[in-house]
Amino acid sequence: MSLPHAILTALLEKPSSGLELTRRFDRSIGYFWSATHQQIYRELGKLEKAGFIRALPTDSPTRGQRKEYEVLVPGREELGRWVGEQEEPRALRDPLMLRLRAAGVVGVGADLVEELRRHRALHAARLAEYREFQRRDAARGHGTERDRVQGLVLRGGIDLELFWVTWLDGAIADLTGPGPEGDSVP
Amino acid sequence: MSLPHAILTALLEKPSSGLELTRRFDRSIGYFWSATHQQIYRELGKLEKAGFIRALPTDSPTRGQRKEYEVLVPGREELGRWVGEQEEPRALRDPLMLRLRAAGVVGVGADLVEELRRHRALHAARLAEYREFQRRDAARGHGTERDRVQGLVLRGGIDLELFWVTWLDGAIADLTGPGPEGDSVP
DNA sequence: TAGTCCATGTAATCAGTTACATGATTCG
DNA sequence: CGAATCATGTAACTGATTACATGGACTA
Repeated sequence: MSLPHAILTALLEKPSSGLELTRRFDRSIGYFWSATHQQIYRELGKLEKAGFIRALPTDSPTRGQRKEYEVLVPGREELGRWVGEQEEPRALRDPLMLRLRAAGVVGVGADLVEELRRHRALHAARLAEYREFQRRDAARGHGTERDRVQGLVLRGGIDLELFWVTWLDGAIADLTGPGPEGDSVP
Repeated sequence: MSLPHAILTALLEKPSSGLELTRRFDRSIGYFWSATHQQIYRELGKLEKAGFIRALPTDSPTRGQRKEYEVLVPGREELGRWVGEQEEPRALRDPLMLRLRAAGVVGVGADLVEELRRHRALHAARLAEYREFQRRDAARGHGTERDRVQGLVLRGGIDLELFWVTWLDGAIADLTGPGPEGDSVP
């Protein structure tokens, strides 16, 4: 049950409408908790009914009209409670590793190596993006706890992408270089 | 749609019953693709109906009686096809990072730091376990492609756990050491 | 006025989790 | 025989994804 708390966090950082939230879930927050607009609107409805957030009063009708939400006191309390909770680390689910392992029994093809290269490029791009965020953030101060914590999370993102790029480089080298395999890279 | 292919891979590596599969999904395979026994039995049923696997013939009744499955030719073909597929990297969903970011707005408490320490210990334990696998595998040869690929995946697991341990150490140091915070670590 | 974009939503489906049910075997 | 364990399954629910619907505002 993390999505509602992700939304509460986002709204505390800055009150927003559903679409703005969706965009923010494509950027910063989405880098470690993704969500689609359908999920977000549904969850906003639930959070409002629960009394955790409210739509800022407006005169216009509801549909097709921008609705800005802010967090109410019970919402902030709920988030504080949740932050103190324990939770087991997620069991990993990574299709690429699975694919590799499957290739171990049915044979590694050139298209799999191509797929590894593609992922390598995607992770490298994201890594560059994160480093750009970091560079930009370094300019502004990081005196508050909030800044320090966001810096920490960003570092986590960077190190994680670094892991992927490094590991994928190793995997590609291993599958194309030595051994009896001479396939791919024509 | 990775679970069926995870099962096909597992069954190709070694024909098994549902419960054996469940155990294997708690060990090696489960380290990058987890599944519960309910999922596995359900999926075995579907795979059998699709003609990808079959239960080894037996005389005894069905319920409460061990049923061993093996992969049929169409199943192996399907897996080969799937290995060649493209798929976007999964959008990350990590509650711990989210919790940290939430703590950035509602305040970092001692219990959160405790939770980081707990996760650090869990990841360190898994890291040690993986390294033990690696040590054991090194003894046996790794001549075949299958061995090489499994070694690759294991290295991925190790590097990933290493990332967590390192990052968590940094985070704990950052939150307890400098700055205006003096909480926790009594 | 037709098209495009902004914005909010509904419906159907699928994957994964939790809780529970049932039968067979073994061992004291 | 009763309890524990091995083994296979059902049912209900929750969370996430995909596809589609609706309406307002601007603009060529």
